Amino acid sequence: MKIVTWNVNSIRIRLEQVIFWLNQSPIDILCLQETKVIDPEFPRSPFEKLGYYVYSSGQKAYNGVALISSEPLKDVSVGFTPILPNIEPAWDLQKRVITGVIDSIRIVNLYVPNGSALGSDKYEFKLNWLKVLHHYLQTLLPSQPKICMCGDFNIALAAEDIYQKTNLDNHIMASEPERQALRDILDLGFADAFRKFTTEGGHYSWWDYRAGAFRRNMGWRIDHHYLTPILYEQAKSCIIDVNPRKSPQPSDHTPVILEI
Amino acid sequence: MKIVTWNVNSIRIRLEQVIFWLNQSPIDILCLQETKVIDPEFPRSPFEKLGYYVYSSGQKAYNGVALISSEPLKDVSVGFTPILPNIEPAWDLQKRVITGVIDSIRIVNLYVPNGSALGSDKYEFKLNWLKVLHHYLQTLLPSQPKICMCGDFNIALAAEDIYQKTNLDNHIMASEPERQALRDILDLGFADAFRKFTTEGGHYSWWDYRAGAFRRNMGWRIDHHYLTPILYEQAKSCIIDVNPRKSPQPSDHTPVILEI
DNA sequence: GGTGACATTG
DNA sequence: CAATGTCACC
Repeated sequence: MKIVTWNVNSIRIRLEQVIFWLNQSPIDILCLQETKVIDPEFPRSPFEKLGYYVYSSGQKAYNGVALISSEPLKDVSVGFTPILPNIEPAWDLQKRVITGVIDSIRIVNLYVPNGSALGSDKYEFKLNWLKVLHHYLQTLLPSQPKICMCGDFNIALAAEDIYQKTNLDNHIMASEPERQALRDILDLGFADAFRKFTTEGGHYSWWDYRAGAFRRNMGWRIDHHYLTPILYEQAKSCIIDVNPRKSPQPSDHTPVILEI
Repeated sequence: MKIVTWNVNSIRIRLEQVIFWLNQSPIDILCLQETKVIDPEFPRSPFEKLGYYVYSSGQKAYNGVALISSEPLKDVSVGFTPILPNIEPAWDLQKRVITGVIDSIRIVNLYVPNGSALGSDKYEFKLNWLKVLHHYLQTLLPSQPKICMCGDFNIALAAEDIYQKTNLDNHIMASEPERQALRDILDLGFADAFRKFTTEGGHYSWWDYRAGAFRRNMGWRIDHHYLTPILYEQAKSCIIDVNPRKSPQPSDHTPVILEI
């Protein structure tokens, strides 16, 4: 089974590229982030014509996640509140979480807040959001041993996940508090699928649109598949497909393909 | 000598098209309207590399006029106030007038206000602006027998300048008050260069972006060259080049070329 | 309705 | 640098 995560930065703008990519790369589940479209306007039919099932949780202009699946998903839910009914409903105003079950594997597709700049309100929101996510997974895990949590985490955990550059400690996506918040989540029992197969640095999933970052390979690995032990054992490969980033009007992220 | 008028609807967006057109159509003066850029940001060098001299009077986002000339122009001025020092300076807040002299011919390049809708404040502004223009030309004429006044007039004077459609009297660009205001100006001693050569209708310089107006040739002739008698006598041709309107990302106007 | 400029976000 | 919404204009 192939599970892909891809922050498309607007599904409407990227639709043709995503369909083209799907035609060349048949997969089982495609986890999209930053769809930037409300559900009634999600372009379902291009996927449905290829035989895929579409589940989306979107909003106007920002955020938005979707699951594109070769088979109908079970137990689909969006946001934190279906699993954490007692939390503040405001946590689900931004559409960043969608989950569903295929072959007894729970896919959790996430678009983790970017956090803007250290010390900003958005940074605080990111850290608190990660605490809610911790709680969410803690609640899921007892009944759900097979979880594939993937998406755009907006966090690079290790130095080798970032192109060489000094003074990254105070950089968003690399600061200690957000890394620790993510490590706390992984400590619930998740492991990084990509690092099962590839230990060296220089493999990235995101390159800033600015400053010719892609051309100079100034990238970050911030799109991840985190697996519970059974799935981690079963993982066969985890590959970053750099090609879509080379397209004329690319997303700033490129797909990451897990095979289990 | 070839004098061209072209409302480009943003010189930055249309730059490539305009340079391409100039390369195929060597001309003496290009009068641009709706440049939509302040003078320091006007893309001078692409024109200067082709040997042209650039004179611009622009503002942020709206309006803006420019003269592109194969020879240096004399006596360049922008706005009404250099000729009419006693008028309210507010008349020059919108950048709609630029003039310069080549071969003892005064080029007056105009972007007449559109007027929005009959009875609106913008309509009143258009009528009053035309009165100021009348005064401006009256002041210029005694010392300047050769005037080529051209640009986007946002007025079609005759039925044959507009595609067939009923009830145009109350339509902006065709209403009697604005037509009369323009006729009053022409009565100072100007004649329509285009109508020296072409009497039949169906020749247009502007097509609305909406409703497939260009495809259906639902156009208007609102971009004009008005000449004083000596120049009118000398006029050799006046041609509308429809081709640029067929480009992928066209201006809604197409260039009109006068040869004298 | 079809453009373009601009402000905001990432 | 590349998205979106909002606005103004035609």
